[in-house]
Amino acid sequence: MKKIDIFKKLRSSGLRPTKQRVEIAKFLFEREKTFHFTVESLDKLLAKKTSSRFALATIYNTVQAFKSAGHLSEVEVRGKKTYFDTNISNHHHFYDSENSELIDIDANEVVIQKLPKAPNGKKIKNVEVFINLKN
Amino acid sequence: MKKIDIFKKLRSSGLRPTKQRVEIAKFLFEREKTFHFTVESLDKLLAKKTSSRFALATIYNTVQAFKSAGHLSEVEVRGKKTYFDTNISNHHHFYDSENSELIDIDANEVVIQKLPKAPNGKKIKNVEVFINLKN
DNA sequence: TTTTCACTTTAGAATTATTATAAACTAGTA
DNA sequence: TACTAGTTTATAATAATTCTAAAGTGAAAA
Repeated sequence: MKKIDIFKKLRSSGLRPTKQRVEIAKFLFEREKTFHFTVESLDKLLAKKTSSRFALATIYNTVQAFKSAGHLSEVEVRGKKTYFDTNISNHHHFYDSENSELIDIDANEVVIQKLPKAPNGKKIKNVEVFINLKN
Repeated sequence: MKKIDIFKKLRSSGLRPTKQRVEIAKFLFEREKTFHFTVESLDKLLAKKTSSRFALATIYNTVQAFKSAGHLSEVEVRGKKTYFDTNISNHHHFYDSENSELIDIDANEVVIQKLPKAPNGKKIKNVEVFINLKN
């Protein structure tokens, strides 16, 4: 994804393309494969990769802004930290608790034959399949 | 579940049946339906129901002990708090984010037709289906 | 029984992840 | 160029959970 696209992406989601947002967006979205991270891991990676330094609060703000704009999704993982995913399509996850690693599963790799109906007055928003791994 | 059974349950899991463990166990397990809670909600409920008072740390300890002994399971819920479930059988969940409510889904209410195979060297421990609800 | 001691409980301090605050800064426009 | 609303920053505040160390207790042994 080129610089101009990052700008468009931010603009079109109502996010002013500040220096920090652009740098973080480039780091997150200019890559081939999708990417899982926590704020903490992102902070460390950014520290290595880029020359500029970011306040932790900025990383929190920026990640939340990207999430609200639909550029990131949040993944359901047991534990204290919040995991994010640059893969925003409907998909599922393996979780390897050995090394706290998330692995994407394409939506069409999982076929559900039977599902209960939602409780009265409620509708199903989405279905997440989470496969815990062991060795 | 009678008092004697609670004692057995604790003993057989290597948990010394102390006053606190027995009271909490009675509250959690001597009921018809299974039950979801967080440490915070459990603390409030215990405050209402029982005369004795428990240190928060004791509730954390006790719940963790029950979990390690397999008497409670932990539920995958996005957010800060940890949810527990007295239903330890293999099952799934609806989650209603409106009121942070978890609803159990019996294992046989969900049939999965196709599942990816685990990454190299790994095995599938279990599959959790999480259905997010909306109004 | 009484003694003993490892396991528990407790209150409060410490830690961890995250959010709030308020002052300094900056992008975009007038 | 100057203004303004939105942003970044460092730091404080909060929330959930874990740690600590002292006091208490279950149950095995004497």
